Amino acid sequence: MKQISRFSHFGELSDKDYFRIALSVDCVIFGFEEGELKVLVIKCNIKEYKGMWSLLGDLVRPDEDINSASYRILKERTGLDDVYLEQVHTFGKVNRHPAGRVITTAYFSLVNIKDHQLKLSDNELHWHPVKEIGDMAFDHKNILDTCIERLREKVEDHPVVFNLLPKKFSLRELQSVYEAVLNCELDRRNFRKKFFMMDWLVDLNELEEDVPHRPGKLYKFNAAKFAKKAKKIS
Amino acid sequence: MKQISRFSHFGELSDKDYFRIALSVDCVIFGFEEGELKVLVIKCNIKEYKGMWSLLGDLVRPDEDINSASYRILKERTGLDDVYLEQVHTFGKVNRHPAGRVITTAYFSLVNIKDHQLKLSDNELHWHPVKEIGDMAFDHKNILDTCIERLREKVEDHPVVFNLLPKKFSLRELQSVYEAVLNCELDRRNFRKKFFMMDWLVDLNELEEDVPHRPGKLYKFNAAKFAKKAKKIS
DNA sequence: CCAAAAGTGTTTTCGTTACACCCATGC
DNA sequence: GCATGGGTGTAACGAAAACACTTTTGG
Repeated sequence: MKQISRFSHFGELSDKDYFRIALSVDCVIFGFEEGELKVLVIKCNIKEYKGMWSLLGDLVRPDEDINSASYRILKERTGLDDVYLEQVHTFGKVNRHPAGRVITTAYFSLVNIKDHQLKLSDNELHWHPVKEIGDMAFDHKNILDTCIERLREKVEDHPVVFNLLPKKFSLRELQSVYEAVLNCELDRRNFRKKFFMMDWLVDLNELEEDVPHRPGKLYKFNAAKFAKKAKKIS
Repeated sequence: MKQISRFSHFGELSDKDYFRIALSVDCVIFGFEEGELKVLVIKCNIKEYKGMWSLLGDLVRPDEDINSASYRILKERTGLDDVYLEQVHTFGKVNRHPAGRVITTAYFSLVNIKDHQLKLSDNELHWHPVKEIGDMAFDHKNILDTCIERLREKVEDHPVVFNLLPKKFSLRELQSVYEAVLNCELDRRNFRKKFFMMDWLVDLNELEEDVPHRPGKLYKFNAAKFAKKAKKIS
């Protein structure tokens, strides 16, 4: 690493004092299951927060972009590498981590739970309903809340919830994801109207199977149409 | 600093390798002058970007919150400590800084240019029109663009532009700030209607002075009213 | 009296909300 | 045939956009 003496504008600290901070990335990985929004958490094993839930994170390596670090964590934990991921906020309180000065950048991610197998055996990885999560280790509850809020803002005008669903889905499933994310009930007729107007969906001319009632049509998300539309606005 | 060995889940790196990253804060300080949105920049003096404009930033100290670091920078550069400041994004590309691995968290701030005196003499601090800024040092143009975009989203439903104006202002000035920030023209009648409806303003029963035309009424921002309203919604 | 900006209302348009009935399928 | 959710249309409302003339002051 090169000299960095030009940083120390204010004199009191030597350069190496500035390199006493570690940077981590924490991923809030959202999934959708049984009509609920869930988040992937793991039992914390450091003594100060023993047994509490914590987010999935790791230190950023010296030769690694922070964005790459967040993809790495996702890949390591879920096996997925083609996922939606968005940086949300950086948390930098001095004492947020008992092991030292660690600043963390939070990302949220949206995955389809059924797309992958967790390595549930070798650690206590767990999909936890967002509504029922209480205290968490470190400042992770705060991070989670910040990410949920950001997710809610995001889904209002960006087609991201599709990442929580399988490739083919019914309108009922789609609405149910929105209701879980926004924590509210939506009018079925208005919901359908809105989505057809948006032109984000492609009718697959297929029907649901194995449902104990009239099967609904299946759709997929039309990324191409959305890209065209987004362009138009700007 | 305590032991941090519990971080190294993946074995290849020793703990001290993780503390090879420095963290900085960069402030995009916006002001409003002569009908234009301006940003406070300084001539860069590191050799790779000699003479180019850069944002105001500094390394975060080991015992300093990142939010405190951003307030410190503002205070040092503008003398102001009661300002609007908001974290925007963290930029973490490996080679973004030629002097080493430096990850930076960007903040934007809104100040009233006339509220303070820059120390313009002892360095090349400068209010630059946002529209006319070209290349900048490091990835600072990218950071600036990201912050402008965030600012535009923010002003759409939060009363933050008041921070760019003096305590007392006319509706014409207020509209002019919005037009500068959003880079568009607004209809005067609809603009007035909207603001009176919002109930963010207090009529001071005073008039502009020294204007070569009919003087407009002066208003101030009513923070109390806004707080009450924001509460109501939630 | 002329220039320049302040101040003021109404109409139209469009997107959002609210709301109720028939239809297709599984059992 | 009945239970369950699928599928559809319309009216009311409210927010935003478009738009022009009169008033006040300084010079």
